[in-house]
Parts: sequence; C-alpha cells; structure tokens
Amino acid sequence: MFQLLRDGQPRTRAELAQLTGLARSTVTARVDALMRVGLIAPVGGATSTGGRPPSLFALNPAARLVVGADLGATHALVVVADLSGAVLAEERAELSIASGPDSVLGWLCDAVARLLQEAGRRAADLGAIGIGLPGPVEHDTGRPINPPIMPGWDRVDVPGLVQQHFKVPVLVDNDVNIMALGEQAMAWPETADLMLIKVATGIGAGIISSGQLQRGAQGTAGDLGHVRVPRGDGVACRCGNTGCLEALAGGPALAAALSADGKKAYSSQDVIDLVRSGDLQAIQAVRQAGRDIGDVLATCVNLVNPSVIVVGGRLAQAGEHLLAGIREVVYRRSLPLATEHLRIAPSVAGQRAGVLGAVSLAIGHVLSPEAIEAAASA
Amino acid sequence: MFQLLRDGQPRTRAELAQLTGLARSTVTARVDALMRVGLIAPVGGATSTGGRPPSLFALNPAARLVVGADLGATHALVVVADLSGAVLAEERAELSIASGPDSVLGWLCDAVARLLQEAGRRAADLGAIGIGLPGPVEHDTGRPINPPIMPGWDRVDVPGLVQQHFKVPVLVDNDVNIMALGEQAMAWPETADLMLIKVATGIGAGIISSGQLQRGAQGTAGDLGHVRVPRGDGVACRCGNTGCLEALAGGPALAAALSADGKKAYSSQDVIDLVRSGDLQAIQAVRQAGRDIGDVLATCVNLVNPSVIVVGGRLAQAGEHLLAGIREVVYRRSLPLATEHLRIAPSVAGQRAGVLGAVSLAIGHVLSPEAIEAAASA
DNA sequence: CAACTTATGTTGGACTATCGACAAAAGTAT
DNA sequence: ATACTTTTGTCGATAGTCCAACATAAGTTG
Repeated sequence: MFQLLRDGQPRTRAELAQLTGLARSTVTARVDALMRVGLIAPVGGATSTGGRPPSLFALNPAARLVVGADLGATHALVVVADLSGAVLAEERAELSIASGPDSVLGWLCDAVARLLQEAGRRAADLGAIGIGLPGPVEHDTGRPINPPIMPGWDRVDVPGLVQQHFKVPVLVDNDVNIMALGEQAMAWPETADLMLIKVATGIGAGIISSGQLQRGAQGTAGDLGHVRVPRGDGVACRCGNTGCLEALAGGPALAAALSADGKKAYSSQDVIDLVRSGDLQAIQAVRQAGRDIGDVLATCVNLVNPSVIVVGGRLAQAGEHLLAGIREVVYRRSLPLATEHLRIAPSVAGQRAGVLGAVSLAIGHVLSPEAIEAAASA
Repeated sequence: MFQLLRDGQPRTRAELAQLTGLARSTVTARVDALMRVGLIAPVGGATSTGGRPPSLFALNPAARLVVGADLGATHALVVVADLSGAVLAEERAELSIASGPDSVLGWLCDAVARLLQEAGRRAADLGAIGIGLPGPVEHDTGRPINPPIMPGWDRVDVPGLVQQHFKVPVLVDNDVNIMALGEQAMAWPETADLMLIKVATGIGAGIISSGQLQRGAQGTAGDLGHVRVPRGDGVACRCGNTGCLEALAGGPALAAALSADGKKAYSSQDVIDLVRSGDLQAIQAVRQAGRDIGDVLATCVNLVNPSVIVVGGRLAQAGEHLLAGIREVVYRRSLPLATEHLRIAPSVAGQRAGVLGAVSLAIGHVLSPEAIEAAASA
C-alpha cells in the first residue's frame, strides 16, 4: 500500500482508499503509522470542491538520507541524497582504486561523515549506502570477484568494512550496473527494459530487463569489452586475446590510433577535445568506434530486446558522433521486430549516472516493502 | 508455506513447523486445508525413531492435470501431464501452423479432449494449459506479434480461443522459451541462469536469468538467427539481409552446402543422417556450424553470464560435433571469468523439451501462491 | 506389560487487520 | 447565519491467524 506513495506524488486518504480498495479507516490507520515514523508528511495546498478540503500528503524525502558512491579506477564521487534522489552534498576526489580497500573505504567513510555535517544531518538519519565498483561484484554479498583492475579487493567484504563506521545496509554493485540504474531513475522511469552502454577506457553494458537488473551467474554480465569484432583481426588487447572490441573502440585505442597519425592524443579526454575542436580524423575515428560497438550491440539487441539503449561513459561526451555510428549499424543489422520501437539515446546523467544509480539502489532498499514494514513496526 | 512442498518431497508436519518457524498447530491447520482440496496427500512409509511414527505427506501430483502443447512450423505435439510433470498421454500430428489459428487450435482442443479421455480424467481436472508457438509472443496477453512464419496469427487472442473450450488459464510463449523451461525443469532444477540454444531451421535462444524467463520488451528476446557473423560475408539470408548466422549454420544452409558438393542432402534430417553415417564432409560442416554459432554465443556469454548453456534443436541430435564446435569457440573467446564455471551441455529432453516446457509453464501457474490461495479458500 | 518417546489432534485465548457506522471538522452555497 | 457537502477521526464489532498448552495416538524399550 505504501508503494503507491513511492513516486512522491501527493495523495489524499480518500484517493488511497479508492486505489487500494481498502476502507478509509484502514487507510487512516496506516497513514498515521507512516506519519509517526516520518516517512510521509503532509503537504499543504488542497482546494475544496464544495466541502471540507482534503489534506494532501506524500513521501517525505527528508525522512532518511542515503549515500551514493561511485568509485572509479582513478577517481571517486560520493553524495548524500534524500529519498527523492535530490543530492544534498557531494565530494569528489582523485583516488586510485588500486590503493586498496582500507584506504579507499576509509576515505569514503570520512567523506560521508563530512557530507553529513555539511547537510546538517546525523549518521542516525542514514537509511542505506550504495556503492559502485569498477569490476565484477557478487551483489548478494557485496564482494568483488576476481576484479581485473582492483588489486587487493578480491572477495573483500566491502559492506562489512563500511558497516564498522555506519550501521546501515550497504549495497554494492558493478559501476556499469549502477549507471544503468541511474539513467533509468533520471530519464526512463517508465521503461522496464533498458540497456546502458558505457564507453570509456573499457566498454561494458548494464542490463535492466523486466525492471530488474541482470547480473548473471557470477555477476559478470554485460562485459562487452572483450567481445571479438571482425574488423579487429590481429589487434592485440590488454586481456591477452586479439580482436577485442575494447582494443578497437576503447578510449586508449582511439588515442593510440590518432597519435600514430601525428595527433596529440594520449588519453580519452584528448580524443574528446580533438573531436570538439572539429578534427576530422578524430571525428571519423569516434564514428568508426561507434560502428564497431554497434556491430556488437546489434547482437545484444536481438538477444535481450531492450526498448531503450542509453550510451554513456566518457567517450559518449564527444558529441553525437559515437551515437551516430552506433545507430547506423544497429538499425541496419538488428531485426526489424526488435528495432521497431527501439530508441538509442545519449546519457542524460552523464558523469553523474553512476553515483545517481548508487543513490537509486540505496533508495530502492530503504523504500522496499520489507524495510518499510520494519520501520513502521519499530 | 505451501511452496516448500512444491518439490514433491514428502515432509512431516514437525519438519514443516521447523522449516517455517510456525507453530505445529498452525501447520496442521494449513495442511488440513490443502488436504481437503486434494493438493497434498499422505504418503505411507515413515519409520519410527523411538516414538509414534510421523505421517508423511507430499504434493499430490494427481490433484490437477495440465496440458502442454508444442506447436511447430509443420508438426504439433500435445500432452496431458500431472503436477509432477509426468506425461499421462500424448498425441502428435503433422500439422502446418500456416493453416491458421482456427484450424490449429481446433485440432488442439479436440486432441486435449481425446487425451483427457485416454487418461480417464475429466475437463474439470484441468488446471492450466501451456502453449508454445514458433514466433514472438506477447506473453502477458498470449498474442503472437508479427510472427514471420505464422500467417494469420498476428495479434490473435490465442488464450481466448482456447478458453471457448476449456475454461482454464492459458499461457502462451515462444517455442524456444518453453524449451528453455523444459530443459531447466528436466535437467537443471537448481540452475537460475540458463541459456538454451535451439539449432534447427532457425537458430534462437531462450534465456533464464535469476530464475526468470527473459522475454524482452516486445517478446522477441533471444532471436539469434539473424545476427551477422564474419564468415558469412555475402551469403544471402531469407530475411533479406546477408551474413546471417542462420544462413550459414541453419539446417537448410548446411543441406544446401552439402548438396552443392554432390551429397544427397535436402533437409536438416538428411544432414543428420549423413553425419551419423560418418560422412566426413557433413561432420566438418556441422562442426563448422558449431564454431559459427559459438562465435555468436561467446558474445552472449559475456553479456548475460549464464552458468549453463544447453544446446538443443534438431541439429543438436547429430552427435557431439555441433557441441564440440561451439565449445571450441566459446571457451576460447569468452572471458575467463564468465567461462570459469560455465557448462555447455547437450539437451536432455531432446524433441520433448518444448512440450515439457509448456507443461512446466502450466504447472508453475497452477502451483503459484495466488492460485493455491484461491484453490484453498474456495 | 509398563514406562518412555515421538508425533499428532484439539481447544481456548491473544493479537491483528479490517470494516462499517457514526461523529466531528472545515469548507462552500444561499 | 444556516444548510449542505466533502473529508477526516474514532470506536466497537468481526473475522482470521497464530500460538501455547494440554490431551491423545502410536510406536519402542526394558
């Protein structure tokens, strides 16, 4: 019943009675309980229609706080947000994930403490913490599993470490997965089948199907970086194989290709700068990268049949060129049935997709029926 | 609580009380209710351990019947089964799906009536009907959507037509999806992430992820037949595109390739016969088809990270050659993380996978908590 | 056969959820 | 101001679920 109020839309008791089919008195009782806990709050401004004006109330976003953290390979972003997903305070740091769990999570906990103070709230107001990590994660336990770029993190009990400082549920997931959640929360709330493609140093996909994040048997679902593409024959990849998508269309690969042509491009950012400055070669390279990615995505579209593909990650910020390349191939190669209603759109959240997804994950936990039940009965 | 008995394993009241944490008296009450409805029945043979011997009981498979139907392009198979999935009677027919819904579903209903009689049961014992169709289906409504090889079926209300004869829930799904369900029920009951590949005239995948069948936004998920493969450059496909997997590794494609070499191969069956007779060229062709399919599957494995891939469909009956080709490429091309615990296995159910999946779908509906609740309160 | 052990059946009561009806509140229309 | 309308608050009645304790049944063990 409370789930009706999750959207944050104000309702009246009479409306709820109508929607749930319960008696008005029952609705009143439950509303009272939720009000006492503070999860819902009255909101003024109800106009009478000839009688006593109804009293509106809605989810109280300030009832609890959540933390969202996006820990990347070389940088980290942490925010404190309310239950509506509005960011109250944030902190960014250049921080190498390779410095290990103790160092990184230590910084994280310190940052959370600072952000709470900045927001003028206390640790007791925290409802949950969501964390995104750049590698495979066993979501049920919150442990990274054989992460390639996170030395020292293998099977570390991340929730346990964080809970030494904050005694709240800690939800950990892959960074691409939480980006997918973030984009869905921001831009596609009605879409149950969404696929997010992150194109940066690596290339990965986060899949939301039937409204549920698909993590796969070992939590490695969506790893598209090392799929073989025909055009890549013979190109060596850091993974040891050849012909990987990442070795062809990843940021470092593009930079290398351009610098071989005499351009000054050593990083993904340089590639983007070149594109923005109108460099034709760079534009062509990015567009071709889009085509290569599209080649793989065409298969993915046929396989999972999403209704939206969101393209995010650093390289997606190089204008429409990447998107154009992807669209070009996907719409040509995928089945008409699957592409008929398929939209391919740029990321809305951009660099904040990850952290917003972590927030969304945490909010989802705080507002889950079980958590609400526990809060209301306590 | 009833869900504990779904597995069919006999339990005692005391065991159930232990497992559910409920009081023994509560368990007794519920057990009585289920017994009155007939859904569970006593099963003898309990040995005492020093006191009064416990009375065992378990799901009563005979309580309800279900119908499973696998309607293929040119043939149809219908069975009546009990709640354990045991087939009580079956009927097969050479029947073209292209003869239209009225004709095909008419035959289906007649066949069900005959099978019920054969099993000595009445229509009132029916709990649900599961149907598999060779094309995309909108599962919620049971309507085929733009099916390529089912003229006259577009958006037809299949459940409605069947329910004119049998007033029970009718569940419709894609044939590959129900094959996946069938294999899971038969051979991999513990596996939550399973992918079934059907290799026959067409090539398709049924994906079960986190225990749930993935149907995609329009119900076309798993359509791998028209993915482009590098080796297929220039080969025309019936879909109008070129380089499709199906045009290279589908049954007709293999037959055509072999007959171009002077072999007598006009159908998928001929190819299988050649392989079984030890024809080297045919074996090589099938193995190469396996490699081509493996090429696509490698991408799929990285994307959905299943723990089992089951290879079924007509061409999978040509011994281990197809499987060998698939394994060869998948284990080379997919990420070590994803293949570490991946098993690639032949179909156990074979030609009956589809119909058993339809049975499984129907049983799942009959034994769902809602259906049980409704039955117990009635 | 008597004592003991284990499992099942039964009963009355506590607790909760929900409803329907009535009373009160807070406006509008005349 | 008065009547009317619409919404909200309160209270007792009812049904359903679950439990704890007791009584009974059906074996084993000495």
